[in-house]
Amino acid sequence: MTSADQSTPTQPPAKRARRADAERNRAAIIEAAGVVFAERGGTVDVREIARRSGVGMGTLYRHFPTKDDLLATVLEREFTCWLTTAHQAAEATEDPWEALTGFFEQTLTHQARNRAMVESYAATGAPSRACAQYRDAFIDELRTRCLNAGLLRAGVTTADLVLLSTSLSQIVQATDDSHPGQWRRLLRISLDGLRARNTEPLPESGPEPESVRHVGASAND
Amino acid sequence: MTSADQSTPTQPPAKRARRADAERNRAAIIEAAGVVFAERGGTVDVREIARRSGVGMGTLYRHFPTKDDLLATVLEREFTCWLTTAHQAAEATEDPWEALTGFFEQTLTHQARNRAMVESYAATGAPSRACAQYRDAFIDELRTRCLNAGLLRAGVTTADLVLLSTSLSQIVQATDDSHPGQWRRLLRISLDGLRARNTEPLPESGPEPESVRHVGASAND
Amino acid sequence: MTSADQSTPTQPPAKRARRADAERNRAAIIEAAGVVFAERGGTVDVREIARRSGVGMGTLYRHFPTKDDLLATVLEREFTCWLTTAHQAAEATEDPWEALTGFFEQTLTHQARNRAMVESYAATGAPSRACAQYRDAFIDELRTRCLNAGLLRAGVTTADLVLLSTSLSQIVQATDDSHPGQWRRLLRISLDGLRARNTEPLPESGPEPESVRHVGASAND
Amino acid sequence: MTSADQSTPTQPPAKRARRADAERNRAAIIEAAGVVFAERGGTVDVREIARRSGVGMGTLYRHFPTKDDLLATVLEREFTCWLTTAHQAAEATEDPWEALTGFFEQTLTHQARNRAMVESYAATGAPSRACAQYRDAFIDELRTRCLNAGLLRAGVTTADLVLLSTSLSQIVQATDDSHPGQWRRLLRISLDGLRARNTEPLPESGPEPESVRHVGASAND
DNA sequence: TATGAATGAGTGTTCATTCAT
DNA sequence: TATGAATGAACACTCATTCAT
Repeated sequence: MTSADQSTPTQPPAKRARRADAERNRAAIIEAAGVVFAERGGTVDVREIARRSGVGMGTLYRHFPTKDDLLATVLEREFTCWLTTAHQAAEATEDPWEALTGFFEQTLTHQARNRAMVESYAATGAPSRACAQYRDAFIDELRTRCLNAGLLRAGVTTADLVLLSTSLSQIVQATDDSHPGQWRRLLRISLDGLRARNTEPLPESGPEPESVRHVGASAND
Repeated sequence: MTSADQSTPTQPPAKRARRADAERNRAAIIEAAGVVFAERGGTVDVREIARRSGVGMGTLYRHFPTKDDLLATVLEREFTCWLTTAHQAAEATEDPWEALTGFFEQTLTHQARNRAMVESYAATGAPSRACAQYRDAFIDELRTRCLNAGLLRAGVTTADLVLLSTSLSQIVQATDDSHPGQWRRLLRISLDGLRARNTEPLPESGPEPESVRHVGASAND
Repeated sequence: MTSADQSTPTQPPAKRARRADAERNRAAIIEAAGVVFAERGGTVDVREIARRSGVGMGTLYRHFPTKDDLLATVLEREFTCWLTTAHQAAEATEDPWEALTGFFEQTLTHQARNRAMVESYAATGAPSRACAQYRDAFIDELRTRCLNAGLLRAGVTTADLVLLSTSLSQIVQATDDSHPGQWRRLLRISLDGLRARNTEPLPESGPEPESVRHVGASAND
Repeated sequence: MTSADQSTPTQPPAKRARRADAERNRAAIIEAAGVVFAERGGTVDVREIARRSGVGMGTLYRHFPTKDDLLATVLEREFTCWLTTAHQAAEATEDPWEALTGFFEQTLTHQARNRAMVESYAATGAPSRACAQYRDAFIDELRTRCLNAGLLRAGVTTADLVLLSTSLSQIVQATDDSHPGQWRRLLRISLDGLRARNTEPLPESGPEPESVRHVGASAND
């Protein structure tokens, strides 16, 4: 039941055409789904996606055996794309603290409008375990840079920063229509709480239980 | 199938007969709905609630003309009950800052497991406008106390604090199963950012647009 | 299952009071049901009737084991009452033709506003077999008077007149709101078709089938 | 459970595949709905129609977004089909009066068994405004022909004739099972009342009120 | 006996997924 | 392979009737 790849090596010319077509379809679906999921969240009717993709239901389900598979694929893509951009931006920034705050700014400005994405933060922390790892690694970089520069509060973990970003994303999602820009105040407050001048130790988080969902960084420091 | 009688079997066989039984049913429904909504969110099948209440569909709909009415009732109740407790706790606390942090602690410890409640935070900020006002008033009290005591950062609004509490609730909801207690670190960070020692001015939030949902306190310097 | 009459001869004073109360209730129910059925037809919620009667569902169902029983009772009453009035009016009228037309006028003016009544015409021709017989007898009287006076078309049966009255009732029901008074034109047309000057014989109606509902006069003359 | 294939198995395996099958399903639904609505009226369970069509609920709702849409479609179809036939029959008839009576005959013979159709007469006069207009135009033709030939009573309006036909339909519906053919007598009586030899003027109908439902022709002397 | 709360099968409708073409 | 029609288990809600009090 996974994306059918049993390679029947007949009709090589048609084959290639098919492939290209299929690829184009796949792209169209992902594109449309991205828009629709972002606008209306993960509960939209699959038909809406099929319609906007210009493909039939069968084609959609050929590429993605399940609505959830499609959603996951779309989110992973967008997540990755966004992270890559963020990564580049961070590397181009001299000042570690500026890199950190820039990351938050960019995240909240661009990602937080995506309803499905924010839903996935609330549900599992990230679209997938791989996404979570990629993000955690990146955020850990930012964290380390700040820490080494003596700018970041002692004891702040990657998990803390991840959580902060998802939390602020949800705020943006909930308030940006009615109170645009208000989230910037909370971002500022949180970042100020992260500054090295805060010397009180942070509380230990409890031990991690058995069954863990891919919620991201567990504990590093 | 009759109304779960595992409670106080001490009361006399009732003088105002039906009223008592009906009230018991109503209570059973609210109780069951509370549990079910908390566990599975606002989208659960009404039948599930009926089943868990030990009543038929008709009874449920006699007491609550709509699923949404039931949900609203349940949430308002829980919200109010929680706020009352929080209010009392705050009044019993000398130190203003401790009162503020205590409020956050209690909120996140007790409310945040409730899926439907957190959904309502994400959707409209509170179960109802009345709830929002009650909460805003209370939080404003906490804020003023801290401000007067010179403990709270200048420029922090009630809306900021409301937003912080709802957003941290969502975080608790999302992470407390897998990383119990981790939210306490985020709370600490945010609270430290709220301390008076942070003297940088907070950014102005943009102008409020036309149609505002009842998302809570708007702005009160 | 019929209106409980098993005479337990205990407590004679209370008994009488009960009786009176019960009778009052029964009357209230019939009264309210009459109004409600007339206004909204036979499909109204029984609760509406109970509410307007000021009695509980149990009481209602004690007096009338079924919604249909209540409907039948109400309709029979109204039907009988109406027929009695019509009877008296007819007896007070010298001219046979005037008596006949007066009957139609009165019927259409007063009965045809009753939704449930007209529904019952459409369904079974009359609220009950007894009603049908009463009406048929009365109409037959009118018919005979006209016939004897040489005013009525030869061959017109009681059944014809009955059918005409139910048909015109339905017209009133359907049009009196939007085109008040239009039914009078059709009444006039039909009555003119009933005049003795129409000498063409009427078609024979086919043989009556096995299972006959109480639709009224079968064939006379 | 697949679409009842007891019909023409002669057509080639279809070139425009799905369309044909879907059309067959649509037809099956309309067919089944026609039967069921005619037998049991507009209140039948949609599931019954689905069952009798041999399709699932989803298919039914794919073709008709609402039960009412289905009902409307079915009734409009039957109404139109009947009117077309009636139209042709009328055009093929020399004698204007015969055309008029033939129309009534045909109407009452074919349409009046249809419970849903007659319900729609009682409710709004016709399945739709368009249907009503078509019918009114046609009846007006018949009326004019008769009038010009000096056969129709002066002052008879199209609305009068429309009303007569719908009301007689209801009569047929109510009595044809128990007293088949009796309606023909009533029809004859009414038609005789419509003859030109009736010279008494018809009563004016009152002024038309504000909100009129599509009950058919309004007034055309 | 009167009350009105409780019952639960039934209603119109939706939507993720399958499958014939 | 692409299509979109078909599926049917859910869903929220109603209402004639019963039954505990």
